[in-house]
Amino acid sequence: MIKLSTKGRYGTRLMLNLARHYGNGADAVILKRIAEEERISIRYLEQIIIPLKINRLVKSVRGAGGGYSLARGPEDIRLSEILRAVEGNCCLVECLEDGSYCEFVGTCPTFDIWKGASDLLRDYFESLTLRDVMARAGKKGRKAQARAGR
Amino acid sequence: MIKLSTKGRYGTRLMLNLARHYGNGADAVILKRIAEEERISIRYLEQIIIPLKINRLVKSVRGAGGGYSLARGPEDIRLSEILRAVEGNCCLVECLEDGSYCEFVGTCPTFDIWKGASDLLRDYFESLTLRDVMARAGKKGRKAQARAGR
DNA sequence: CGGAAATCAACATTGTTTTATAGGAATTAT
DNA sequence: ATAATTCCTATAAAACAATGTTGATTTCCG
Repeated sequence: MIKLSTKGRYGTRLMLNLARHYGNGADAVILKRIAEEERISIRYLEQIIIPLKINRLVKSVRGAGGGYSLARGPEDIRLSEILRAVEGNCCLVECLEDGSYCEFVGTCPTFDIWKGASDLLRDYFESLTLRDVMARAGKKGRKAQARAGR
Repeated sequence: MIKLSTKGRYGTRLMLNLARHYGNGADAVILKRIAEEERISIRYLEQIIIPLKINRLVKSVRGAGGGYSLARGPEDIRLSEILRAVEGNCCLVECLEDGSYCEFVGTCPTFDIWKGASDLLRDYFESLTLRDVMARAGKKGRKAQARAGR
């Protein structure tokens, strides 16, 4: 119905992967490893991580022994920040942020509708931090194990 | 952040246009007129209206004096139906409906997140009928007139 | 009745954006 | 020096958006 781009999805998984390794002393993770764990092309991840770096959500260390790590704690990074970084400033539809995009802005009967949907999504992703997502995944993992153990 | 395709947007405007002409006796509207009013290429509208017809949201009458009209009253057509028709059965992400799409389904920590967002949108668009949207637009139009009148 | 006009219908083509891959340059630890 | 890694640029492939061309069906009007 409405598509979340691969950049948004992969970017989120990338950050979540970094979050899992956060705080382990030497916590820089090399992209190659993330690519293998998440089964995503490393070349594509390289492109996706650029805006994450620019927006100061990750830090990088170059050269041998280098890698990437979260710039802040997982409890302090919201999904909305990640999505905004990798997908640019765009909303559900262009006209929401670029008034010149369409001549009908101001009278368009659908404008408010898309805005409502866009706000819903923004609030939702604003309300979730990487830690929240990890906590959910933890519960899910345990449930899956319990099921498998029967 | 997340993109609503042009098919979804144009399809909705198309249906809304038909809704405005609904019930005027001979209420078949020709596509050329909608294309002009909405400033959308008629060729493109022709492609978009096909799935709307297949899903019985609009009726068509061929030949001279023909055109398109809503298959039901505006109060009985929900935005979710329109979007589903023109965009196919897709959700926010593929894996929500196609389990074979990704090997991590079942353990993926982001799955629940996308599903949550997808459900939010579905409920939102499910709750709005064409009549609702027209009613909103009516209020907005009057407000704009009031502002212009001062 | 018959043809012209209006309109929907179907298929092909082009352009743009997204997604993904490729090669190599710059940097750093050992 | 060498190997491991990030960083930068180019390009190929796929999906999406839009346009163009022709054909089929129905109505209108003489």
